[in-house]
Parts: sequence; C-alpha cells; structure tokens
Amino acid sequence: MALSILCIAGPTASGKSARAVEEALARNGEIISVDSRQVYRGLDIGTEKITKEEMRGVPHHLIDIREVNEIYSAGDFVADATRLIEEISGRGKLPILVGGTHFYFDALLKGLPAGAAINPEFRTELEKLSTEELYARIFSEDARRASEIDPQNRRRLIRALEIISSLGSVPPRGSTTPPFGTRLNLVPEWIVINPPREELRARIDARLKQALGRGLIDEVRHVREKFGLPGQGDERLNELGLEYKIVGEFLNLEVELPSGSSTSKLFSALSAKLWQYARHQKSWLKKLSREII
RNA sequence: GCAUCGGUGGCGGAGUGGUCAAUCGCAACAGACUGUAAAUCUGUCGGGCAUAGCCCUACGAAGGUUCAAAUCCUUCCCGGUGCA
Repeated sequence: MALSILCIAGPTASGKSARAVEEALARNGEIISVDSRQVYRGLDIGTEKITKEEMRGVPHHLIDIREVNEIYSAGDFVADATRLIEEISGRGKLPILVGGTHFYFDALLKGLPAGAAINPEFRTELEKLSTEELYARIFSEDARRASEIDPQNRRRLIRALEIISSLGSVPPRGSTTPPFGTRLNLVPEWIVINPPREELRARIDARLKQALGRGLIDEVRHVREKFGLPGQGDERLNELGLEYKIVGEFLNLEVELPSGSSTSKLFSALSAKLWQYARHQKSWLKKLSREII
C-alpha cells in the first residue's frame, strides 16, 4: 500500500517548524520531527525546540523521547517514523515530516542496512586499530565498499566493519530499500525552504541572540551537570551539536577570563559555526533537489 | 625619558641566515555522507597563469652586511611590560 507523506526540509532558522504547523492545520496533518537533537529532553533552547503554544494544537512526534545520556540513532528514527506514519495514516491524517537532519530523511526514504545494529563492544575493539588498519581490513573483506568509502573517516570505517561483521558485506547503495529499511511504500511530497544567503545569516544571528537571552548558557550547564564530572560531559556535549560544544568550551574557559569579556567572542564563534552548519545543510538540499526533480 | 620584550598571511601563532609563499589552529570557500549525522571526513586557502608546474609581490618602514635575510646590524614608527 502506498502512503502519502509531506516532507519539509531546509536549513536551520529557515522557518520550517512554523510552516509545518500551517500545513498541518490546513491539511489535517500530524507532525513528525526529523531532528537528531530534539529527541532529547532538556535540549530546548539550543535546538530551538518548538513550544506548546507554537504547536497550535497540532500533535508533534519524536520530540523529548530520550534522555541526553541515551543514544538515538538513524535506525531508531527509521523504526519510529515508520510506525508513526502508519498510525497517522491509519487515523486518516497526513504525516508531515519536518526537520534539518537530512540524513534521517535519507535513511527513511532510501533505507538502511537491516540486521546490522550497533555493537558497542565491537566498536571499542576496532577503536584500538589505526585508521590504516581499519581501511586495510575493509579492503580485504569488502573491496566494493572500500572503493567508495573515505579512507580517513574512522567513524565510517568502523561502521562499515560493523556491517560487514553481521552481514558479510555492506549492501550496495540503492539496494537498501525493502527488504532493508522501511517496509512502507512512501510517496513523498516535498517542500524545500531554502532562503538566500544574506537572509539566512541574518535569521541565524537573530535567533542566536534570542537563544542566549533565553538562557542557552544555563541550559548547557545543566546538561553538562547531568554527567557528573565536568570533563566527562564534554565529549557528549560535542555530540549534541555545536551550541552545546562551543558553549561547553566557553564554560571551561570562563573561570580564567574576567567575567563578561568573552561573551561577544562566544557570539561570533557560535554564529560562524551555525553558518557552517547551515551550509552543510544547503549542500544536502542541493543533492535532494537533484533527486526529487 | 631609560630598560626590556615584541611587530609574520583575514585572525591567532610557528619559523630565527639558504630546502620559505612561510608548520599549525581558527575563519572563509567547495565537497563527501549506508544505524553517534548540528556528528564524522576530504579539498582549496598571498596574487597571476597554460595550476603535480611557472612567474610576481610579501614577514612594521627605510637603509646596510652577505653569494644568500622573515631570520644578522643601524635608524625610525607602533604595541606590551618594568623603572623613573
């Protein structure tokens, strides 16, 4: 059975969430968040999470479903989104997927290798090998994957070996649609929001200013405290995205700097990082536009 | 005013006679993306061109020493610090 869904993609601060709510109200929809960080409780300001009021009564899914010390992966997303799409469609409503994590869209629509779950022990084991050794191993076990993978990207290398260890080889791209990945036959309609450079930059800065005013720094402090020792949370902060990483670094420095003196530095550092991120998203969008036309 | 340390690419910061258009980091720009994805990784990054190469202009300014200087010497300008 074919299911219609509406996908709304765009870079950070482009106004996706508000647009999604409008579409939902107009077309009797429910919203599924496609955002790797909004799944975590406590990350509200840094992820620009939509507020209750802004939801205007439209049900939102996949927000606040994990603790920050838990891991949520693209595989989890595919499973959750698949389930939700069925449920929402079953109610006769339109599933609307909105978010900036374009990889999740990719994973849902094109599928991921099934039967190759994360294996933490195996990863720890592989972590001990040098990058060259990792690559050599892929080369001997799956030459096809070796030919396309980036030999320097340890994270990918390790994941590839993880897949190889449970499936024998990494399934070629494109072959990961059923029986791999989602079992639904999805018919996506796209809305791509891609504001011009200058406008987006201005929106990013305006939003950042607001976030700082709303207590972003305190939020990061709280998140970090959840991990106990200061040093322990830093690695996780990095995984939670640049606001958390940069502010975390700022908090580490703060004791040594005269108070307040570095706030404008923090702003410009964050603004630059946010813009970098927006550019990465734009590059996904470029690819996406090529594919959906 | 005297003493002292320093002035290097958009920024920070190496280099202290030749292999230097100058390690590295940041920013900028381009790109990749198969279960951590705001993560992770790659390329370019003084200017010009026929771009695995060649040419030009560069290490505060002006002179000087040397076959050869960002590197040594002199004077000047600017900044930090100490003493008056």
